[in-house]
Amino acid sequence: MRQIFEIVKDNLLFTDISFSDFEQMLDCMTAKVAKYGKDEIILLSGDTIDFVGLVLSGSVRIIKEDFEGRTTIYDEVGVSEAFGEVFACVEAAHSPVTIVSAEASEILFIDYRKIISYCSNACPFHSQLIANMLKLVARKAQMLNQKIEILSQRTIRDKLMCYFNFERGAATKFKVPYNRGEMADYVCVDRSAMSKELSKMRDEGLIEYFKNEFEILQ
Amino acid sequence: MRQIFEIVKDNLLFTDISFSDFEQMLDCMTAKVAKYGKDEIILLSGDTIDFVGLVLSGSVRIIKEDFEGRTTIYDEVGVSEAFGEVFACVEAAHSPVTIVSAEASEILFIDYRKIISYCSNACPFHSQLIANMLKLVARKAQMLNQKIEILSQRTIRDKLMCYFNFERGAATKFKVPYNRGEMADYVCVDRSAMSKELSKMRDEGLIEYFKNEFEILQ
DNA sequence: ATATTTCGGTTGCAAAAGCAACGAAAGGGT
DNA sequence: ACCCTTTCGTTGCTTTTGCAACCGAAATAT
Repeated sequence: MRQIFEIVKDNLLFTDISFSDFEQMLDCMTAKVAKYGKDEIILLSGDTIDFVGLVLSGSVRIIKEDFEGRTTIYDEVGVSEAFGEVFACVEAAHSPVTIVSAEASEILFIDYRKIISYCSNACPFHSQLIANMLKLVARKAQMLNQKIEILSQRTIRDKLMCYFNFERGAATKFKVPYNRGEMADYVCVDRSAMSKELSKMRDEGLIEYFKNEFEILQ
Repeated sequence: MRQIFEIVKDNLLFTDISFSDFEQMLDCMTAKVAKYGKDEIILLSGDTIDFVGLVLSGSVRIIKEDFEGRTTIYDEVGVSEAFGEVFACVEAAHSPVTIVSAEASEILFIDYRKIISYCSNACPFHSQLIANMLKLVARKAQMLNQKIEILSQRTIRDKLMCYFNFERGAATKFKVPYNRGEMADYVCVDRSAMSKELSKMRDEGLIEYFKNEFEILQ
C-alpha cells in the first residue's frame, strides 16, 4: 500500500492528498491492482470504460485499430501516469480506443464514479480529488493538442521535427519510447517512407540517431 | 442578465446552476462581456490565458499560425459553447493558439481562477462548478480525439469521410461551418487537392454537395 | 550454437498530394 | 449597375508519400 502510494503520489490526481487520505480512499473506492504480460489487451475498443488506470510498473499504449487492420498509436503511458480519465469523465458508453500493455505491467484501477461523486462517508478529500481530476484531464487535452500539431504538419519531415521538439524538451539528445514501426504509427506515416526521410535528414546534417536515441544538430 | 443566462444555461459548465446562483456568480467572478467584429483577434498566440470564454452570439475559431504563414484551423466554437477552458486549466503561461472571431460576436469572459478556487464568500455552487468544468474539459478532450482520428487518416478522401461522419451524426445531409479553403485548413490538406478529391467522390457517386451543404449517398 | 523472428534501411514504382496559376461565378460595397 | 474581391473548380507539373519486396543485422527462442 505504501509502495503504491510512493509510485502514484506524484501524479496530478493526488496533489495534496496525504497517505492516510489515500488509504481511506482506496478503501471507499473499490480500487484494485491487476497485472498484465506484454501485449495483453487491457481494454478493447467498444467496451465501456468506467475507471481511471494508473500505471504502477511497465507501460501501456492507447491505440486505434483501423477497420482494415492498420493501427494508429495515440499515446504511450508510463509509470505513475494515468489513462482512461477522459473517456471515463465524458461517461462515453463505448471506448473508441483499445488499451494494451506495451510490456509486463501493473495497473491500479480506480472506479471513476467513486472519484467524482461524493461518497456516503463524506470523505473530506473528495472535492480535492475532483479538482485534481480537472487538472489531469486538462493536461491530457493539452497533450492531445500537441499531437494535433504534429499531425497537422504536411510533410513527414515536418511531422518528425515537430514530434522531436516535443520529445526533446530543452535537451538536444533524447530517447523515444518507440521503435521505427511504432514511431511511424505514432506520427501516422508509412514506415519505409519515414525511414527514407530520417536517412535524408541525417545526410543533410539535421539530426543524428542510433536505435531509439536521437540528437538534433542545431 | 436573464438573456445571458438563457443563452449559456445549456452549456455543460452550468449544469444544475440556477439563475440566482448564476447572478451571484457573475458578481463574485468579475465576469465581463465584450463584442468583436468579424476577424478580430480575441487572443493572440503567446498571450497568457486565464479566462473561460462563452460565445453569446456569433462564433469564434481556434487557429494556429505556422511560422511560415500557413494557418491551421483547430476548431470552431458556436453560440453557448465555451473556449479557452483547457489552456486556462493547465495554467499554461502562454497560449499556443490564436483565437479570432469568425463573425460579429459577443463573448462572456469568466476569470478562470474564480471558477476553480473557492471564493471567500463560500458560494455553495463552487464545487458544482468545478465538477461541471471537469465535464466540459473532458468533452473537449474527446473532441480533440476526434480531430486526431481525422488527421491520422492517410489520404484526403479518408480524412474527409472521417470528418463528414463526425459532422453528420445520424443524418445523411448536413452543413459544415467552413468554406472550402477553411475546410481544407481544418483537415490539414491543400485546398485544390481537396477540391479535386471532392469532385472525384461526387463523380463516383459517393457524395453530393452544394456550397457548404453535403450529403452522403447510401 | 543454430534456427527463427523482428527490426530497420533500401529500392523501384505507382499513387497521391502539393503548388501555382487561371478563369468563371458569386458576393459585397459604392 | 458596376467594380472589386472572394470563392471554388480545374489543369499541368513536381514533389512527396505509400506500398511491396528484399536483405542483412540484431534479438529471441530452441
